[in-house]
Amino acid sequence: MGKSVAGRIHDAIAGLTAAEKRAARGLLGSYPTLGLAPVAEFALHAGVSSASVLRFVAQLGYKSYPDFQRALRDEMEQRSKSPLQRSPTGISESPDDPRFLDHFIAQAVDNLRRAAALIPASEFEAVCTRLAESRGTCWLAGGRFTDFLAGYMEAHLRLIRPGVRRFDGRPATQADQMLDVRDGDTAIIFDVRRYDPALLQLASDLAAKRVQIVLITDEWMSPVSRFAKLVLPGYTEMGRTWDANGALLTVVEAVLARTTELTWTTASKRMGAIERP
Amino acid sequence: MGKSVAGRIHDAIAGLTAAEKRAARGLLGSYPTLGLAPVAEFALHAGVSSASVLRFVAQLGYKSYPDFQRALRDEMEQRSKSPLQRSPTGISESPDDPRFLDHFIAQAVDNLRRAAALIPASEFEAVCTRLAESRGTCWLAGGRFTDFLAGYMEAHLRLIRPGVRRFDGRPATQADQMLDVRDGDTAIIFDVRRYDPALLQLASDLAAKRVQIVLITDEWMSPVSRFAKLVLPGYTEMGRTWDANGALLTVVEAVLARTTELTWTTASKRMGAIERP
DNA sequence: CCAATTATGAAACTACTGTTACAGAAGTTA
DNA sequence: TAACTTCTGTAACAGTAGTTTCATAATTGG
Repeated sequence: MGKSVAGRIHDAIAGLTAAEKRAARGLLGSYPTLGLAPVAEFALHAGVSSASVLRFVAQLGYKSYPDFQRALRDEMEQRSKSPLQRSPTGISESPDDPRFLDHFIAQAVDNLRRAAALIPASEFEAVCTRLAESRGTCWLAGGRFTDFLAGYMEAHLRLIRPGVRRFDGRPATQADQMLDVRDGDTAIIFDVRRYDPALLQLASDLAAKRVQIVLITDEWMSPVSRFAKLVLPGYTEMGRTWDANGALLTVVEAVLARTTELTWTTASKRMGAIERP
Repeated sequence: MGKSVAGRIHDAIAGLTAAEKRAARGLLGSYPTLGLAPVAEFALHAGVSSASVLRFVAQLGYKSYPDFQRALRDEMEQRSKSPLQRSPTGISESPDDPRFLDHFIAQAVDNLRRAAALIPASEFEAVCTRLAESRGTCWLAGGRFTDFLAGYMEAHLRLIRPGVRRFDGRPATQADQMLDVRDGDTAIIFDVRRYDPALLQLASDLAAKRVQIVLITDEWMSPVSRFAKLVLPGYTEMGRTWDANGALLTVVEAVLARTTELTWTTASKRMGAIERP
């Protein structure tokens, strides 16, 4: 069904007229940007009239120019998001690379750096302040592969502030838990790609109850961000079969460290009480 | 004058209203494609109204939406034209800004590098090969703050090989589980500072049953290393109140990635079977 | 808790873009 | 060269997208 735009051009180019070919050439020359411009600009750059561009697009089999542009955008989107169907076939580098670990860690370092760049200081600070204030209850929830992050954060948050609870995974018990949710509470939701619809629903319900939602997600932004007041994105892309949550954990740990700093006097007491026995 | 769009967002994000921030996050989430879509689509994806998207764009300093789109296209064009100008995402931040997060992440990066240096490639490779061979059962166990790592690894290992089990924390049930342990099995034990005596005991028992033990620990080396055949150390020192396990998680993820590569044909089948339903 | 202020989305508006019809140019064939 | 066919751009048209306004909702400050 959905052939790539560039593919269609190559299939169709033989049967195109002179002006249409120039349009094709122009598009291939600066692909795909030119196709995302208005028709007039496309035409100008390719040295043909708008009408010819339109005919060219029609030849490719698109119903309309906007239709064609949508195809281009979808293609771009898929390129950058491409779930896990990027098989290790692309790993043609020396198969027994003794530096696999080095390579992997270099990428992890990259992800950390990008996460640092992606997170505005104000946002980070706001999250930590919020947690340090210890207002209301702090709820946590995670998805299939991020639940461990929620658990980790829960265990540590317990040491620095009271009123920390985690949402049980089972929907049945969630309803009960929801009864304890109060206006002004805080919720920390973890959601990364293959975003969990259940979490979206949870976020929606929490938002309805006026809970302030903190979202910790990946670079592609969970849809939960719609309901989130604060968002901390990390980078998980590893260019291989699986994404990596190392950067997310580091972000979590940074939040914990900073929050501890902010509430030091309170937290040290709690830690003393919990650690000793 | 000609600042990058992403750069402008970071500059402006602090002063944006809630809806405008959602628009910003949406765009960052699927950058730059969403910005190339019509306003209505942008708005829908970001969960705000068209008007808010327009206001957001105006906040960034663009005269109109088409103007903003042109900037995005120009940016893309320039990126693809200059092949070497890849990495800088316009991040050249102010150097005098002593952000807590930056500092923290710099240290995390340091830890990763040290871990990479500390782990011999042969050791790493041996662990992955061992796991990929799928001989016997693979057991996992962790301590108080590393149990989540064991859980994370368990969840992912399940996708690539059969026979993965985790030791329940309670000593009572551990005795039962020990009955299932066989000669030639593999055990992965996580143990970091404030080393858990229970884990040491467990390791001793497992060693007596001729289980091959893989230890994942910190730079100070858990005493479990006495019984371990293979050891993967990470760095956890953060110079503050708490240690950070980010480097350990990354090591775990590296192991998972490499093991997946080694068993790709088998693993892909398993993943397909598990993911679908 | 109420008033003032600000933010937000629905809907009306307008401007521009994509579309189409048509006339003339270019190329083909007799 | 003349008649015919095919291609191409201009210009008018139609429709959709961007913009603006305004009433209402949400915050903020008193």
